[in-house]
This record gives sequence, C-alpha cells and structure tokens, in this order.
Amino acid sequence: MRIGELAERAGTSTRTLRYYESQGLVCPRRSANGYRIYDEAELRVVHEIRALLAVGFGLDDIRPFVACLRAGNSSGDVCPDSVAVLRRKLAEVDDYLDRLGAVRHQLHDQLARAIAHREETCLRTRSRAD
Amino acid sequence: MRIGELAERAGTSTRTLRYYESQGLVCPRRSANGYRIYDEAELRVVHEIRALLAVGFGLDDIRPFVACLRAGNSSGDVCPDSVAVLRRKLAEVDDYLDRLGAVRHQLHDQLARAIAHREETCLRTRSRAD
DNA sequence: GGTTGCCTTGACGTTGGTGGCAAGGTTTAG
DNA sequence: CTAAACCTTGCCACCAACGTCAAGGCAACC
Repeated sequence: MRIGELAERAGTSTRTLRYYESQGLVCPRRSANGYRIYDEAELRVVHEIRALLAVGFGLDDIRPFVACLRAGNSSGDVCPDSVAVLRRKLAEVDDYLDRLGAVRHQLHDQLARAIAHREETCLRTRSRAD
Repeated sequence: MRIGELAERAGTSTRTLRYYESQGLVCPRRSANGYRIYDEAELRVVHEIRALLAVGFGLDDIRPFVACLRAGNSSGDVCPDSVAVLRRKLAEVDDYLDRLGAVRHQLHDQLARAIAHREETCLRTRSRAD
C-alpha cells in the first residue's frame, strides 16, 4: 500500500503520515522508485496514533505505544512504558481538572458579582428616574 | 511612570507591555523624547489583563474588560460586553470540563485494562515456569 | 506524446504570548 | 568624558501538528 491509500484508509493526509515518519513513528520501506510502501500493521499503528492524539496525547507520549504494538502485542497499552505514560497522563488530567474546576468557580463568582452589580446600578438609575 | 517601572510593578516584562500596546490594550502617551509614559490607571489595566490571562482568556477576550475599566468603572467585569464574554467563557469551561471528564474516564479504563492484562500474562508466565 | 494522477523533497505559514537580540538614542551619575 | 542604565523600533525564535505550495520524477492510459 502506498501513502495515498494509507492516508485515506486511516482518515488522515499524506502530509501527516510523512510528518509521523519524520518523528520516527512510522518507518515504511521504499519501492524501487522511492515510493513509501506500508503494510497492514502500519495501518494499525496509525490508528493507534490518531486515537491517542484525539485523547490529548503528544507525539512524544505516543512513541511507547507504537513501540509496544511493533513489538508484537495486540494492544499498544500493555507494555511498561505505555502504562507509565497512561499513569502520568491520568495524573495530568486530574490535575488539570482540579485547576479548571477552580477557574470555573472563579468565573461563576465573577459573573454573579457582575450581574448583581449591574442590577443594583439599574435599580439606582430607575429610582433616580422616578 | 516609564515602561520599566510599570513592568516591574505589574510583575511582567517591558516586551510584554509593548506587545499589549501593539494589540491595542494599553495606549500610553509619549514624552518629548519618545518614551512611553503610563499613569496609575494603566497599572490597574495591566493587572486586569494579567489576571484574565492567568484564568485562560486570550487577549481578544480581554479587550472588553479593558474598555470597561477605561470607561471609568471600578471593575472591568460590569459592562455588558464583559458579562457576555464571562458567560461564553463559563460555557466553554463547562464544555471542556465535560470532555476532560470523558477523557479521564477513558484513560482510567484503558489503564485498568492494561494492568489487568499484564497481571494475567504474568500469571501465565509463572504457571509455565512451575 | 500528452494528460492525468500518483509520488518525492523542501520550505514557509499558522496560533499566542512572549524571549532575546541588534543597533541606536537619552539621561544621569561619577 | 564616559560608563551605566534606561529607552526606542524591528525582526527572528519558540511550541505542535500539521496545511499548503513549489518544482519535479514516475506510471499508466489514450
């Protein structure tokens, strides 16, 4: 399979696939004329990459998962390095959830105060108009 | 007050203040030699900018708050445009919290499955070693 | 042999909020 | 007089994951 077909089957672009290759995530062999040739396993690798990217991982975080798949495992999750990344990412997400909750709280209060202030001003304006 | 003093008092850099000016958020007058001259009100404006940036706003979102302060209000929050931005941002944060919660859930499951798979494999390996 | 459609590499653009440097003018202190 | 400490404008670098364009090679079909 050449790059165009892989891109279509993986739901991405040829540019993206070449980028992943430049980042060492996929390593296709080349045909005599220099075209990239991919096998079915690479399709699964690209799917893994896309899935993890969608969750919010960076390409660096994804590298262990790809290595795990390429080592012959049925899932990219099961190798120690992958598990370590999963743990770290879970902790990061928990941390971010906390901070975002605090921001939500602050925004909520700020909004409530602003609205209260506006209604108060509005009432004063009306009473002056009476 | 000149740019260096304002930067120090606002806890930021001169580079940043010049950037805010290029974005139309602060408009200092100039002394005879071309130096930027800021008054105390600008310090409060910069504090407002920094506070909102810290919450995750972009400079575009902040513009109404600065205009509100500059219109003579004691708080940048109380003008209609500011309230609209606060509402929108609160909705965005709520939305992001939802998605991040879903991601957390998925990560948690993925991690649990990976660990279960590893323990299972480990048991099989041990039983073979017996 | 010309067109079409693949493929190649290379290089620049995007987004936001700065950091850093260059090359120069100003002011103040010693 | 000069050194230090300000200030000015302007431009490049950064991070990430690509998009987009350029200039060209290769393959297949009419």
